[in-house]
Amino acid sequence: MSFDTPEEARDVAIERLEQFGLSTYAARTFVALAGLGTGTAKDVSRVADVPRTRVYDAVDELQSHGLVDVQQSTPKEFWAISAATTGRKVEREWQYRADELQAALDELQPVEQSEEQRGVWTVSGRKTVTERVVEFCENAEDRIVYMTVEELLTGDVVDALEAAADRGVTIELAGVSPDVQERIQEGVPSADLFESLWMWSDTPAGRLMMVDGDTTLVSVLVDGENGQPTTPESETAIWGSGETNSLVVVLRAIFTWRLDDD
Amino acid sequence: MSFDTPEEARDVAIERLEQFGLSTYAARTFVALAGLGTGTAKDVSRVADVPRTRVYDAVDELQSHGLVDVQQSTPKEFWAISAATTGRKVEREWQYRADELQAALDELQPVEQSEEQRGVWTVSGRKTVTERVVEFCENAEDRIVYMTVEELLTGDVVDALEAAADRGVTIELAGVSPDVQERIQEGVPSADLFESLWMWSDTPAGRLMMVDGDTTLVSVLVDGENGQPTTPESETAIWGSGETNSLVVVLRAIFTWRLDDD
DNA sequence: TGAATTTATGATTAACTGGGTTACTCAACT
DNA sequence: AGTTGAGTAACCCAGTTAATCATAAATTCA
Repeated sequence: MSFDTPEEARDVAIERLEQFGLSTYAARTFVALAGLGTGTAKDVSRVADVPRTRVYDAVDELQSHGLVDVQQSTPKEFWAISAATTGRKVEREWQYRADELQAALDELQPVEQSEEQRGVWTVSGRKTVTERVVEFCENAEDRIVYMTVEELLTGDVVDALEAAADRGVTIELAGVSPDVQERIQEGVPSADLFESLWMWSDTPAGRLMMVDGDTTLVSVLVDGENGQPTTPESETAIWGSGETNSLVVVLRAIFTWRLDDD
Repeated sequence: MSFDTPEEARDVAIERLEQFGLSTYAARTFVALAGLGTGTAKDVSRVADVPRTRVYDAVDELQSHGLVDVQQSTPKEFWAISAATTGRKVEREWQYRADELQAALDELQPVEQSEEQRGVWTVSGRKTVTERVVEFCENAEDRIVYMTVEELLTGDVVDALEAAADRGVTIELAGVSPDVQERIQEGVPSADLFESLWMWSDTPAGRLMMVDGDTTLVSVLVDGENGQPTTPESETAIWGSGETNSLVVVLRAIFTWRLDDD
């Protein structure tokens, strides 16, 4: 990780500190002190673009987080803890918060984790869709059928498929291009490859997956309605789960020739 | 980690999600959905205390973070990703932010990391003081002299001392009570123990440390001016660094009998 | 088919946090 | 004493966001 200019590093640091929960004055003050090592209110005010009279508030805030020590003299001088210490501190705090969030949500999670029978859910954004695909792979118990275009076959997906294969899940894959097939063969040797079922290449196709015959996901690469070029964010998917789920029923019908084939 | 009541878990989850960057409506909506699994705007509004008409905005926000999927029907139905997935997602995001912050601060860190010669810095709060102590231990190269009262001898400190000892740093320790000495002996076998130098027990003493003869820290347990009971947060310390630092000079004079003693 | 109810979206208002400024006190130095 | 600079505190203003209201779409039921 690196930054083009010192200004960029400065801005990123300020933004992250604000996300940590600091006021913008406090964030700017800390970054200024991090650069200076130590400094007075006047020094900070000059380089941090913080009104001098508010530097004291900002330092109070930083002090309460243990990020700055002060020298009781006139003028007061302020000292920022090192970058390494700050990083460790923030990382630990965030780790703690994440753990606590996880625990709290676990507590609240409804008992009945029954598969939804009805409903077709929509997801948009390539990253989000990939997350769903990976999640379904993780929950697969028997068989995954997966078709994809090349540009959507990222490492995440291959890894998830591989992990499923290792658990004994049957993987059946189809890709549009020989390239894709090759890459899959590499990542998931045990996968059973088959050719695409129908004209797939000239559609704005994305992926198509069926898990254990009761969960399915279909995605397309949409360009909006105005025909702008495909952006990484333009994938939209729908998915459904449950033996009698309508999307599942339809997709299973389409796949039947293949699923009953062995 | 666990929670006394479901309400507490709910509140904690909401708070953490807000810290993650969500609006309070979005946070409340997500927590409601996490409990429900799926639900309509009306459902959410009932259990989440969010105006029904605002649920849609909240869901938009959540959707953009990939935390919920929606069912395009009337009424719309919303589905929250699982607690486990949420936890992983948030954790990964925060980890990333922490790394980036660290990198940015490293970039900004001043070249001259010269030891400060003048200045006596103050730190307050037991946790913060402990951090300073640990930091000094980590930077120690030759010798650490450390005195402490029992209640401040936490695992962090013992670990840091042990790590320093393993690096070949000479450790000289003094505690007020036999108990403390015993525990130190356990944790840091190579430490050289000696008795307290002067009347220490009847003062509001905290800790006293000298590192490599050029960095020193003294703390006391203050009860405020009103005589309220000692809280965990009531420790105040001062520290200084540099051969000619005034605090160092004074403390070194006091310690001389011991430091020159071998 | 049409009235009534429910749902969704947009516009509007209110409250509050927080950034920015100003005024004032205290201390030191001229 | 007057001046300058440091530190403290109070105030004001604006942007954000929570909350309300109004309107349009749609579904239900008569």
